[in-house]
Amino acid sequence: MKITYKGDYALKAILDLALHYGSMVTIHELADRIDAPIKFLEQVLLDLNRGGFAQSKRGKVGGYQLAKQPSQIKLGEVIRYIDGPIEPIACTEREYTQCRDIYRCIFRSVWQRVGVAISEVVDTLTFADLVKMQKKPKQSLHYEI
Amino acid sequence: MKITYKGDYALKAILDLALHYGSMVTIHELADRIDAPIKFLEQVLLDLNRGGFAQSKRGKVGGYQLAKQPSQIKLGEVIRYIDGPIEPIACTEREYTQCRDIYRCIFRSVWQRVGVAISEVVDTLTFADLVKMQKKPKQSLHYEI
DNA sequence: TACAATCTCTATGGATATAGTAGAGTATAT
DNA sequence: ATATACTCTACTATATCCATAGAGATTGTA
Repeated sequence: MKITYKGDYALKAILDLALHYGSMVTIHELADRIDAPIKFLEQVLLDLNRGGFAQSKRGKVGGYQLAKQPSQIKLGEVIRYIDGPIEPIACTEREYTQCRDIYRCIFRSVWQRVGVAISEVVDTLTFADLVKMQKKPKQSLHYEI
Repeated sequence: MKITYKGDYALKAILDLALHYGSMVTIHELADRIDAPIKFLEQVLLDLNRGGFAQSKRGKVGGYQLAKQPSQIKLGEVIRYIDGPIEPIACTEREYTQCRDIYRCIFRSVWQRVGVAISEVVDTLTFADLVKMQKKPKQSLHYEI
């Protein structure tokens, strides 16, 4: 998994739309709040429309809004849609099942475990959770190893 | 995190050296068993030397061997050394702490959670574990979601 | 000593992805 | 009408990845 800037902007855009759920947000406001180049952000939003995450309206009072409730959008969905599979690939590319080398199965099981571990984070968090976290910063995600 | 081919080859090379712990392995044998271009693999092995994972010997009976015991090498160490940080970066690059946008803290905590989740897989597995798995394929990593 | 096998090191190149820019077009409220 | 907003396609610069090439250094052995 690698989160590109495109993915990063996409996630922040959706969080912003979630925080303003119910009203229209223009791309100017969005670009300003998430600090993204506006022309690049246009493409991201276009993708989010096509992915069924956002809805747009043109014209004078146009803008973007979420196409679903924040609680219905998982982080993982957006990440996968924008930046591709969550697993640390490199091997699936070459049709891993056809690999000549003899250690393929071992590492496949490792990457699968990693994939599950990542999924347990990004597929259990919705944007409704992030909204809560944003509003109550004390309830942020804490961790002790 | 993204595992490149370089990282993939590195991991498989070390596993091979672990399976042949105690004897020298030439780069030809290695390239053959892990199905990697030999000249590319040379660079990888060079890096593994510099990283303290492998030791080389030149000349007629030369080759490579592990610089530590298989149980002393975690997957995570190798991954980080070859392919960089485990977290799904994209944000650390721009000095995330200095980010202008207002959602930085939220996503930072998410990426940290992801990093911890990945770490719990790759930093608890050593190459001794992989050797065991290779020899007893039934004890492979199983998972039900 | 000569030489063959091995690792070492630096440079270079092609392909692809990433991040961003540009500009013309379409829809809509006033 | 027109200003404002979204839509769509094309383009470019840069970096990274995945090698490939070739000359050099070390070591065992005939």
